[in-house]
Amino acid sequence: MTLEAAFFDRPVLEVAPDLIGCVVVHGPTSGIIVEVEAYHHSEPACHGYVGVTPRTSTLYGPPGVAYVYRSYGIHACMNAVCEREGVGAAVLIRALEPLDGVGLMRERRGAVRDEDLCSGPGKLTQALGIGLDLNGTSLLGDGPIRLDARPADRPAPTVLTGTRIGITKAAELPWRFCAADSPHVSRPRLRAA
DNA sequence: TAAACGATGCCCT
DNA sequence: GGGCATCGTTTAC
Repeated sequence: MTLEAAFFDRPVLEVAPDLIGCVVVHGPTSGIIVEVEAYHHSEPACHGYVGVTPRTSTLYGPPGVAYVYRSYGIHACMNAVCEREGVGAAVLIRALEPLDGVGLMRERRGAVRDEDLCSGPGKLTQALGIGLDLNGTSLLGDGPIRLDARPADRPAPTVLTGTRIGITKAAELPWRFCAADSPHVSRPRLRAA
């Protein structure tokens, strides 16, 4: 079942852990979310900290929309915009467990272990074919990318909490969430608390 | 117009 | 587990 706007129109720290176990679908490829990070305009690690700019306008738009930005000049990273329009909050999708279209993912990603097909924010956008052109598109079922609730046949994951990765500002905030015991999370593993 | 800076990934030890 | 390539966007003159 596709997630609705009301799911995203909540505090970003509630939405982020709830996204663990949900499914990202783009074309023939899809994956289970196993790692996310929350970002909010009130803290300096967030792109929206500087306010509304051409780059962050999507972040300040309505919830349930994809915020796709370029990272380190090369990679694309995908977020789901949260909270009320105008707030400036989003959840960064950091890692997936590949579900459908694994052959196509291998084709796009090259020769890597299957655990590494989507084990990072730049990797998963490459594997699913998500580019900057999808910035601002809806995630609610009426756009190219869809976010579905956890499949009924999958057990509810145990969610671990930790600090965000690759940032220098507000690095101490425990705003990273990942599925316990998943081999598909990005590099620095999270210990059980 | 120019310089600095990453919400990273890859290859090497 | 750690260091470095890489280049668009942002911010400062």
